[in-house]
Amino acid sequence: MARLAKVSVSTVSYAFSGKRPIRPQTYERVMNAAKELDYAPNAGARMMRSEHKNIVALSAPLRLKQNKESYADYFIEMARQEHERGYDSLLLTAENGVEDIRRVTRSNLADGVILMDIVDDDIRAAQAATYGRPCIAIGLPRHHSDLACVDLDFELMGRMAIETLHDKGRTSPIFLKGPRKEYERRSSYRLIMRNSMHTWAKRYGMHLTEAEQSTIREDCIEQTYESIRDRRVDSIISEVRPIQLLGVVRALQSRGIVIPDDVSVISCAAGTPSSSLEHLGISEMPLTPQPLCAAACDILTGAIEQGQQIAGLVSLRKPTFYKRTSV
Amino acid sequence: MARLAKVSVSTVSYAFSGKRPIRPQTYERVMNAAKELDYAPNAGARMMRSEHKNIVALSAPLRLKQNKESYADYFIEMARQEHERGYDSLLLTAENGVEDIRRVTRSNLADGVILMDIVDDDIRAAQAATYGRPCIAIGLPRHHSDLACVDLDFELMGRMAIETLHDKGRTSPIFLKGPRKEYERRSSYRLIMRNSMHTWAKRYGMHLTEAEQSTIREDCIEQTYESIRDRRVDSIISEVRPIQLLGVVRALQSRGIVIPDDVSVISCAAGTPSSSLEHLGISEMPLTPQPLCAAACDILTGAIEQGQQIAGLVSLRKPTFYKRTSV
DNA sequence: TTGTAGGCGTTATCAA
DNA sequence: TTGATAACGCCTACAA
Repeated sequence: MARLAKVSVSTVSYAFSGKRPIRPQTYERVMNAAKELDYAPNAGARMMRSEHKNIVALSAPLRLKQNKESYADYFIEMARQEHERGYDSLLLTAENGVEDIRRVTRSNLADGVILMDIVDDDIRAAQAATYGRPCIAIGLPRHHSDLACVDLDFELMGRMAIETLHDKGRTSPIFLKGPRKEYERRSSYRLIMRNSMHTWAKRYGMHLTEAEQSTIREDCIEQTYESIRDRRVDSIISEVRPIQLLGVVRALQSRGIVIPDDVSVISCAAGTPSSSLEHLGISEMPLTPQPLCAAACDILTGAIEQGQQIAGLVSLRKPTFYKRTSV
Repeated sequence: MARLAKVSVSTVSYAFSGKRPIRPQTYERVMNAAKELDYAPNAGARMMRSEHKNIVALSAPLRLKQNKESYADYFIEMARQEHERGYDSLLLTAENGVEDIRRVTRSNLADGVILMDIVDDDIRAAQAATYGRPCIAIGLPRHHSDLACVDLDFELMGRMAIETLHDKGRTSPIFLKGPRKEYERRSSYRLIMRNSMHTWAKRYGMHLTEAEQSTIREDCIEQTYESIRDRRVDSIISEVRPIQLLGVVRALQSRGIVIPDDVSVISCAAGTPSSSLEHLGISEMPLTPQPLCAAACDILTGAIEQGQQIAGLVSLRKPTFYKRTSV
């Protein structure tokens, strides 16, 4: 390579890194030779020399098959964002995330770590201090003193949902819960939001009931209908997928229930704002990956590139409330 | 490190790589010292020396937001399989996949390339010869002379669906098409299966019609019902998501349509065999990631580790047909 | 503006 | 069974 361009190796190096001025014609010669030989600097050698590997580890353990769809959005978005900032993403899907993360950080393969699909007692978060690299979680695990956390403020989301209904004079909301398995594995954000709703409902003297996801199926939808008809329920807060909520709403409407006269509806579900929900005028606080991932990337790259200390940092973002006719 | 264990650097190296026999007590000393210093071999230096990086590039360009869920399954499964074989996966999501792939292969970061979400005229496949590394696609693009391809045999799947209906004396199937956008971007496998169905329907003298996905919505489901009632349609081949197909089936049943007496139903959709479909007795040929990904990994690791030539190889797998009461 | 040389951590070769 | 040493390709301080 250096021979072909008739320059020294250092000239080649500087031509690529731009860390010292090069005469235009020399630069030209180098780049032509590079093109000719299909040359690219060797990643391994480069990594050995420089502190920056431009690789981050994306830890998304496969806890639960059913959950894949929702957090796939997150790590695709995460990879996109990291790429924009010049980083490649190493996908770690092992069940036991900790060992894998240690392997890639301690061997100096990855500059930083991103944890996704956080559970309440997340072991990957608890072990963050042992990675020797900055670490950030999308979510808020119980132990978070050794890493940064970015998440929607689900505490606030629960409160906003309850307060909005309270302001409209509603007293008896029902909470359409997401998959039971999500609660069994103690999905962090779901627990936080559910607790918050109960706390605030109590404070406002409201009667909050819950419906398991299975009861949303057609055969059981009757019960929900009757609760509303008999005025035992006057509002719905849903965390099931929009398409399922749509099924419920349509079923209720076909039985003569009117929104928001008979029942208010608020959706708090994964995914970008749903056009179907908007079409029906259903209010929603969507869980959109984009702003969260962008914030997480910014924080992590700051830690990697400027050496900022981020352990213990918690950044909770205010949910966006699309208020529509359903409340 | 070598000092602490009182051995030479080469002994440390061999202790970790296992490439030459080490006396147990020496090995012990090395590992204790490693634990003490929290030492792990430097990945960069390792990559520089050895031909194997144990990293593969996973190219999944974000062509279409709506499509994310279905192929997220694939690259999660892919990462899992590669991990089992000792490889990490580098997630490449850039819109223009080619440049990214070249970057990681030419810089000796990745040992091989896996292409996902293949379209008919896939440019990443067409450029595979320029990567300088073995490359494999999950799917069958038009140009595939420079890479290996693994896929379900969608040609055969279309044929099997048609022939099964023909064997049962059906003459007028309707094809419930997936998202229109998937066809607009020329998703490879959808085109193949659709063509195949038309070819074989023609051969058997059957009358195959098509329904756009939008017509599955409730407001248009009436038309489908009427077609069946009037005997203009006697069978359904669906490639929409199981949950949507369920909606259709229920709507038809509530209008008095009986399966399979009035209409046969076959589902050919992404995801593992659906328990809801099984429950209703609906036959299906599911598009499951696991066997495809395993086959692809085997071929790719064979190419990487044994230097097998895989360019031009095409491996089509026979679809699994779960025949139930719906046909 | 460009070249020379030393060192990064690992592995392969050769010697003990 | 283990040790010493020379590469690998890159970066950079220093020399020209």
